[in-house]
Amino acid sequence: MINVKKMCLDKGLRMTEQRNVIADVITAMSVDGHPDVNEIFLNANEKDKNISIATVYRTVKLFEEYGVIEKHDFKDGRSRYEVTEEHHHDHLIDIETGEIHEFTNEEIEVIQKTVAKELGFKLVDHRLELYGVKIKK
Amino acid sequence: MINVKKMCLDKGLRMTEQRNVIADVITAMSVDGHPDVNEIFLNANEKDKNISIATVYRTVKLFEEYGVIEKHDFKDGRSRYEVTEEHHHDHLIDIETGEIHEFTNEEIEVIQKTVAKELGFKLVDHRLELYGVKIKK
DNA sequence: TTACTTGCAAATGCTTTGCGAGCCG
DNA sequence: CGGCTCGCAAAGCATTTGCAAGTAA
Repeated sequence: MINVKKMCLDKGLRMTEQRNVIADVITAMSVDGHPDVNEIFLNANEKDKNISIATVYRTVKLFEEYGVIEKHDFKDGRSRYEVTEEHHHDHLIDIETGEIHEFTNEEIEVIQKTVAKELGFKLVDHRLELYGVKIKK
Repeated sequence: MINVKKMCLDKGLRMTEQRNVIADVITAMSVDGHPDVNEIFLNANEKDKNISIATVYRTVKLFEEYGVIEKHDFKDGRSRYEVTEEHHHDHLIDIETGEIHEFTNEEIEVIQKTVAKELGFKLVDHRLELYGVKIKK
């Protein structure tokens, strides 16, 4: 099971009280979501009034640099985070509710590499987001 | 040939002196690039000292709403624009130079629709960006 | 004429940072 | 102890907006 605190320790990160709280909050919120900084701050600050939003910003940046979490900039203007998983996946965003669904498609991954190569590039990163509306029936 | 000013007239947009200048600047810059607001402003202001950056912001937003240009938020933090073309395409960004290349891949388009459908969604928009480094040989 | 536009400067919203105080190892 | 962290408030950046004056149709 995913545990941000444990991942941080494994990476040798110095864990302060604030970082522990923030790690736990991200772990909990990631079960079913892609929280933004403010959402993380609200939850963390509730557990520990001593946590400022500046620290949340500094901490998610740190966690990201250490590969513990990943940052996504969807079209809603703020950055959202999720715990790094073993397997890569992309996202489909419900434009009416903001709900984020994950999916993987090996076929697309392969084509992307091919496309890049044909243009004379080595693929180092990519961004694939689908935006849709729920089909009612 | 692409001409933003003409596209605006076709859409029935009221064309002021500023909008004409900005339209021309975008037309010229789009030949080989994806300019951001500041770049557009610099060029427009050179032609007409009376153009403020606020007007450029308001104008690109207007042009975008009318479907004349398209906005892209690549990973460099500011919005970039390009003239709307008949056929959709995606982008590959050289992470070392910032150069932007365009490509189309019908196969990926089809798979995206399929993926969305499988998740119970109708695809209304998508974002596909490849980030790579030039292959040296 | 008259609603739409503009320049300017102030205001946003998200994110970063300088600084002195505090904490982890 | 000594460097890494923190909270706070101020600063940054790209972008938006209120307002009074100007302009296209």
